[in-house]
Amino acid sequence: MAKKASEKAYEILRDEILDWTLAPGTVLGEVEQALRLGVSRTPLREALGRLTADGLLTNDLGRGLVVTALSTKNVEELFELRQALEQQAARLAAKRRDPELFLALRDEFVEMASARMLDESGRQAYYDLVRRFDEAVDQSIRNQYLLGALRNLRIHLSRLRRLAQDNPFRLVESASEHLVIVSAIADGDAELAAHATHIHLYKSLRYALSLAQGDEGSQRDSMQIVG
Amino acid sequence: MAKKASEKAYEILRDEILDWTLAPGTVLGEVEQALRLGVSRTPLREALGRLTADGLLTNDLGRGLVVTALSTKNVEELFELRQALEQQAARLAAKRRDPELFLALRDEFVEMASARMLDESGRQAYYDLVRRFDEAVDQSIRNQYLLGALRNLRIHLSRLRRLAQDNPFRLVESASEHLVIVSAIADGDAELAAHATHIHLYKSLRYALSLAQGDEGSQRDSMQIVG
DNA sequence: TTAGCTTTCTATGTATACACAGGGCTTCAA
DNA sequence: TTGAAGCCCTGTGTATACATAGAAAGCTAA
Repeated sequence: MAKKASEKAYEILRDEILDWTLAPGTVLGEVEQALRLGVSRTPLREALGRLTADGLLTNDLGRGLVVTALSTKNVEELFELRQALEQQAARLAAKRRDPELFLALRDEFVEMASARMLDESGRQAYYDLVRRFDEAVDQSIRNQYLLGALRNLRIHLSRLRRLAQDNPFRLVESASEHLVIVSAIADGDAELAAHATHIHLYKSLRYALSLAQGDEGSQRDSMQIVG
Repeated sequence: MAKKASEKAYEILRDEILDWTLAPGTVLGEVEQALRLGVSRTPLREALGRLTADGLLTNDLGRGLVVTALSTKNVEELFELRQALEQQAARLAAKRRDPELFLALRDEFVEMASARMLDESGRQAYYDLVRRFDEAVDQSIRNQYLLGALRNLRIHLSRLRRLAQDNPFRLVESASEHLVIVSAIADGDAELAAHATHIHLYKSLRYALSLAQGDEGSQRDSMQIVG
């Protein structure tokens, strides 16, 4: 048995919001969703409460709980927070890292920086590597508050995946940017790690916004690509 | 009418945790607290859920919901996050501020930097000024995500007030540090504002830790001063 | 006396019933 | 036909009853 109905409801709703099954602006009624997910209102309310705390729902007084939008402006704001958090994370990771761990990751990024991302399996390998790099940073910073802020940030960032489109050129570029970061952390160079992170995020944002720009014609009131 | 019982329960419990009425390590049972606060378990559970999301409670599996500790290590971690968030906030505020607003605040900090903090009313006036300065920054950054992270951070910081002890010398010093920050924001100098914030937080942390140090004898398992 | 099993108790998790408020729709009258 | 008033309906907020799991204590047997 999946222990808790509230947990199940939370995960389903969160995933549906993150993959745009529940589009921004969708109103979530309690009875309606409780019925749909097969749980009673009590655990569902807990799930809705957590999603609201996460910032995925907002309490538009009068309309009920609404899935939050992700406009271009939201993305820019998100990256302003991301710059602050990830630069600090890079600094702390550089100070407190296990050198072996990051040297191993560096070697993997060296491999990746070649043109291996032209096929699906290469891209999957890259995404997996980035995920393991993020986990290594998370472990290294040894700061529960920063870690919590990063986790919450990533919830919102994962809504952007819809936009990513797996452009191989961008991924190769991204790999070489990561290589600078991971090397700096391995070397214990906190300021280099922070600045390399700055660059990487700057370029990521430029890329994301260029996609959103090209997609303006098919927008409704958000960056959603299709509909 | 105080509309919602859950809101009332949340505010009472939050305030009790922040002013150390509920000490770190205290276990909060649902029935027990529902009885004490005169609400039923349903709204109380919502309050406990929010407090857990805030990081004021933790789910120590097996013991139930426990008020989180605030050790010296926690304070250092908190300030590492604070550095990241407030430096970014200072940068953005400098870019987007209403100059008039911050010039007016600067004049008030000039007044304060003299030795007016020797009596209680002077200190209250200073705390009020800092609060208005924080609000001005919050308004100026125009970033909901950063603002949310700052608000959550401040919940934890306010637990440190217990330590503050209103040292007039530190307050005068703090006022002159704020003066640099507010001037930089008024001038639109983002990097100066960030660096001045860095200095201010560095000194604040040093001061807080020196107090905690001096208090080590009366510690239990946290920085609580009395008991 | 001690170890292991069973029982019970207390806690959380869940379901559901009731309360109440706000909005929309219908109806009646001018 | 239109405006206003009242009623109903839908949704959230709250209370409470029931289910269940984990821990602690007691009982029995060796």
